[in-house]
Amino acid sequence: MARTEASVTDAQASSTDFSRPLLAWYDRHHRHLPWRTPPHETLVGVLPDPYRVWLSEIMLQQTTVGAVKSYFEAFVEAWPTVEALAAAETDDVMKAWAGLGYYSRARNLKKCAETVAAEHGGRFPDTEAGLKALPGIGDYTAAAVSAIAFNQPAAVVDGNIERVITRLFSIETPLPQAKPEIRARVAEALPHDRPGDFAQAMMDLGATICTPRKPACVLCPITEGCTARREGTAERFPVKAPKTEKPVRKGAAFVATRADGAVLLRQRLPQGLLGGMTEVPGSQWTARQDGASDTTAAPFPADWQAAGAIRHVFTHFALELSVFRAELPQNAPAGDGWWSAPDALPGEALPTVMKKAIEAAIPGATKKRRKG
DNA sequence: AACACGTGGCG
DNA sequence: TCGCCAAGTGT
Repeated sequence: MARTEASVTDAQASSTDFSRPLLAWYDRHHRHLPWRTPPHETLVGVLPDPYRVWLSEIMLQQTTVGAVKSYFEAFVEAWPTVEALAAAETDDVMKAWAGLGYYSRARNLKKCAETVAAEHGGRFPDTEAGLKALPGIGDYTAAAVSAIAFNQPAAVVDGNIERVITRLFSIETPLPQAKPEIRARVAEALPHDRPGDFAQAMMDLGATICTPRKPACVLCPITEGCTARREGTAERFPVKAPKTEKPVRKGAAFVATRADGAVLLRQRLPQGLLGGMTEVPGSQWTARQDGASDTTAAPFPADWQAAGAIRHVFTHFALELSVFRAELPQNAPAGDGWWSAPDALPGEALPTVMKKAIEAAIPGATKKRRKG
């Protein structure tokens, strides 16, 4: 049950309990999201579908709400339940995930669905420990699903909440060392009657008010007791260790086409960068300066014509790819790969870097066309 | 404990 | 144009 009047009043006077004004703000200003149950429903005990909460949390890892929405809708349309996802073809899941990035998330998503369906009777565990034992679910997601889908008193800490807390308490310790202290601050502020709404309120605050740059402190519901607001130093937090410079790697990509417009594709190895995704044949990606006119890595001899270059930035390196194109006979063999017809190409499990390479050689080839 | 792991938007 | 950054996890 909720706290007594007296304890709420006492808590609000303390800089360490900001949960009541935060929740009051959330009740009025929460974002409307496809996977979310609004506070007027959670307040009467209506909780969101754990499958949808879990799916959204996996998609939202290091990914913006705007990027996730259309993927989320497509996934729940194709696979409305965890059992449906468990029964899906992994290749179809990778195709549906293509473009979202961090592809190990999709592989683990599928494994997790299979485990929940086979070993948990299709129901997600409601505890942090039970959830964290599943593939692709770490500290954050275990706490978030437990709190949001099951209203368990879990201390949820994501990037938004790290920012809010380090500002509230002017925590000078750099991330990730500050993580334990942040977790402790969240745990002591956690309102046990509304843990799910509290987590989502903190994230909404971080996403819309307590933003990385130009925080809107004048609109913030918890400025009372915020030390960074008092000092005018909010934008300094969180303190982070300096990041290392990104190396540049170079390589070549080969877009082979047939007379009917089909493009030669192949599958990458299941592990590592872009693991299990689809690609056009290419060279290794190395730091070497050559490659601009180097077709020695071509999958077979052909009249390879330079078709431009593309640049793509990954998390820990930048890539410059020289793109070559050649027309092959209609009966040319596909080797380890396959010929993808023009109407199939947009639906392939092509990561963005590969779509860029193909677009450089054949403009428009990977774009989904509306049927007319 | 570091490092690998994608992508698109924003100032 | 370019660096920063977004609801992190696995190894």
